Amino acid sequence: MAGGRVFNSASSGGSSLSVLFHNQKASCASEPLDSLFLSGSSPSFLGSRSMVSFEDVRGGNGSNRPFFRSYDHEDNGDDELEDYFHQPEKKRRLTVDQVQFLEKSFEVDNKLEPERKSQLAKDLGLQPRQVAIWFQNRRARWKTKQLEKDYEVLQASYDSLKADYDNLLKEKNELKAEVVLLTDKVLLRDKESGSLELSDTNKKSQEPVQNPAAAESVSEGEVSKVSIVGCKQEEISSVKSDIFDSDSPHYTDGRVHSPLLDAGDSSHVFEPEQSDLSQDEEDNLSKSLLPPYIFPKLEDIDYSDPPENSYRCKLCKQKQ
DNA sequence: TTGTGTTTTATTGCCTCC
DNA sequence: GGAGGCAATAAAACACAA
Repeated sequence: MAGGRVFNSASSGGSSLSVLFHNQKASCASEPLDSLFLSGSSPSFLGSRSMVSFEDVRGGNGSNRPFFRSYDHEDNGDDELEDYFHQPEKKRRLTVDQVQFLEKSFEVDNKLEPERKSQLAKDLGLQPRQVAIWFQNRRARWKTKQLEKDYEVLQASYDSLKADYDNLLKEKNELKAEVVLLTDKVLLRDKESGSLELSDTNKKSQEPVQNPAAAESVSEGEVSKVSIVGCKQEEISSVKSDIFDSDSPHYTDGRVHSPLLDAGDSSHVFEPEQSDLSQDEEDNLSKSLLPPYIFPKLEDIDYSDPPENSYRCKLCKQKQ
């Protein structure tokens, strides 16, 4: 016995139906609940019959029960009914009307004060304990459903955030690919212009001074180093400024910051994908790819005249 | 009819509040 | 310490496919 609680579900005073129905009619107060008692003069509910001795119950007007459930074998004659009532300790389900009554009461308030409990018990012809148990189980079911709802909401929120995150990741990868591509292009161009310069030098040097060995002594790497300093800085700056476009996600403190994510509940559901390289490593990589390039200060960039070949990716353009 | 999964009713043990 | 709530669980009732 838990907590000194007394479970006397099988006894409870052996109340008779006549008393129960008398109480029910006298005390049924609430209007919606009244509507459940509109079956002519007959009582709506079976009365106290769960886990009680049915000898007492049947001694009253037990043969006159219009609200027996269908499973009560109402068509099967007296013998089965007799057997049924000689199973005193079996679980009995509440009738549909009883459940409806309880449901309506639960809608009003899912907590059960002692007065309401005894009132409901009287109205329904149940033990107060049964009413309490029903409410308890009903609260448990409600809680389960509520959890399911909460889960669905969270799931939807997660899906939405995940979609945003995936888009940003895709965008980031595309930008990365563009950086690599553009870097290659620039290097290639520089290389070509360097060799042109070299051939010009060769021509000039060949004419007045016949010294091909001097020209050959300049290695390719040196050409690149020399020429790259003179590379068109505005082109590079446009690349760089476009790469770090304000709409694009960017890193500042090691996290992805984007208008999309920052606008909403920034609980940082997603940690930024751990890049193959750390931010420092990525910076170093950029430096190694564009080593001697001198990027202009942001204030020196003229944004009024964007480069013809915008390096902005399609995603960025779509966002605008 | 029977096996199996689900729902409903009830019990138990623990916890909190007064 | 009693009353009542809750979680976990048992077990009966029920639904349903094979």
